[in-house]
Amino acid sequence: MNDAPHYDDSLTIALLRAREAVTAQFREHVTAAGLTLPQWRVIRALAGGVEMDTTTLADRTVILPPSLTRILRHLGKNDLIEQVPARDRRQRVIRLTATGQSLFDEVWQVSQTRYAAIEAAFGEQEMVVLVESLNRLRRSLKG
Amino acid sequence: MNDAPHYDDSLTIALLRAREAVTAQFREHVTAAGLTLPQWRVIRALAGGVEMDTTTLADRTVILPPSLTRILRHLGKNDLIEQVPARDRRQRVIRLTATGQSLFDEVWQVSQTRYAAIEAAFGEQEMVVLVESLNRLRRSLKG
DNA sequence: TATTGTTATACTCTATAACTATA
DNA sequence: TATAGTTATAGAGTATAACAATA
Repeated sequence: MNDAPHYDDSLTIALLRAREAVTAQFREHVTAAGLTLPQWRVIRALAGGVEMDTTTLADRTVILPPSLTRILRHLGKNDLIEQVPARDRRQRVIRLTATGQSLFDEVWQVSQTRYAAIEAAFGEQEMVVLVESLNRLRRSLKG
Repeated sequence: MNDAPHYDDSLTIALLRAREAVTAQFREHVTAAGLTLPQWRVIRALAGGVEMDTTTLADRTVILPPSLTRILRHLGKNDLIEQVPARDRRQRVIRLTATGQSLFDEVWQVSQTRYAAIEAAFGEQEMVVLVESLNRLRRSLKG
């Protein structure tokens, strides 16, 4: 035998499985809107008139720069995002188009009901505690 | 404005970021051993003489069957896993070779120090609570 | 007839390195 | 020289369908 913690107790596996279970709640209606989940994260990060450079956007959406480049090309082709002139001409500053904001509003409405269902099943207070714990874990590893 | 929860408070984003931060602790030494993280999950699931069919293995490692087929082909080519004759001849039952177990032992030694470091930074008790909470979340969404 | 697993297909994401353009 | 972003490449994830072999 070895002294590995029982596989189910592994933090990495627990994170993977939890993420799988949670994203499953959103995949269907996001896909139905013609978006992948990473594409949806980008749109969500820009919702409400936010303008953002791609480095910040990559960090906020947890998408690596090469993926983000492709995603932005795709979203731009579908007229969901547009580029804003930036002072620093190395930067690419992005915002939603009116079409993009409309799509956000539509998908977000369904997402809210899904969030509510997760909170109902898991517990509202437990959810707050869990998100805080996850963010604390991340900070303790990065700092 | 919209009534989206603040982006940082989102469960999906918190899960993604936490997973990113945790896997970053393991990626370097697993990669140095010539393995990807999914390949490592497979080897870890089989460590200690475990024999497992691919359906169970796919579930335990959170890898979809088509991906697992590819990964097993790769690991087999590198002589890290081998097939075991099974009663039900539809099943493909897998175990580690001696080479595979050696590689596990080597990588696992480093992984243990990484786990210990995470526990030290985040708190041993908090870690137990977090893993329990993640597993409870998953069960509440699946059941 | 149902189940196990593989193959096929298409597209996307993940990750790293090398590169271009601007500062 | 440093930074922002893109391109290139390989492995892996996502999803569905079709298929062979076995039960």
